[in-house]
Amino acid sequence: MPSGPAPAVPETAAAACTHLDTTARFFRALSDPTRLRLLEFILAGERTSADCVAHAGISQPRVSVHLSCLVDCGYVTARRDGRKLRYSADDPRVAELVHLARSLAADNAAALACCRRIPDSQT
Amino acid sequence: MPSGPAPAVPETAAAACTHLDTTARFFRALSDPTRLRLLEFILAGERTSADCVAHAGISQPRVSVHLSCLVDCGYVTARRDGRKLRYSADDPRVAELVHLARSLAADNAAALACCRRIPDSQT
DNA sequence: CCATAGTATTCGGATAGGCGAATAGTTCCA
DNA sequence: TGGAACTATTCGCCTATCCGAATACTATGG
Repeated sequence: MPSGPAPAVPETAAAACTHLDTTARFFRALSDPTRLRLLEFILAGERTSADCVAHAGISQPRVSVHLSCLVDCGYVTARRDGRKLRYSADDPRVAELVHLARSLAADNAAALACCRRIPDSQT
Repeated sequence: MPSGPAPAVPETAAAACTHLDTTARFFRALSDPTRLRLLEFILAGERTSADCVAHAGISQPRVSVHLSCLVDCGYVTARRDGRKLRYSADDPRVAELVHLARSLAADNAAALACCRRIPDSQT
């Protein structure tokens, strides 16, 4: 959809940028404790929204948003069953990703005061 | 280092919370395109800060903060060489994590408009 | 068809964290 | 030891995005 024929110096940088933005956004989905909690919950077995609401400890609307996010990012899939939606995480790569991250995070839990350089500005 | 003897109802919930918070914070480090860019750059080979500054396209102070974050989170290690610091990412799990995420993100790049529900409030 | 269970969206407020600019602090070579 | 090369911190501003509450939408069962 850009204008004109293939430019000589096309999306090289743009493509890299897009790839980075996409992957960063992908990681961002797991950078929130609530979403991570939901994903791990769903990884352990198919869950309904009600299950997730009970597990997450926040309101249904909030859970809905988080689940939508996980679906959009491809972490989980939604399946309608009667009037309920059931969520599952079938792609083995997702489980592996989470497992890997937990392993690495555990090894560095101590040092994971990461980015703690910032938060004394408000106080 | 906590005070007093082990409490009877200790970190059970806190531990779960901590695990999620830790892992989420771990993911958070990669949820920024600049840091992800730097990490992939370093994954490709040992780099100096100057290399990173040139590659990232932002100021040295900003790069310094991002690199510190990556170090704190355990993604990369810093080694002093003369007056320079050299950064490398040696843990194979890090490469695997990034590879996995890129693979998954690529598969869902289309749907990864994820969380796009939010940003029209300000505009 | 209608009522209801279930799901999604909007709104207002609060906070985390990114950026540039300026500056402070370190480490080595001459 | 002094100065240059490197690296890290502080400050002010701004956007993204989290939350709770209220509300709107939708699909299903009767």
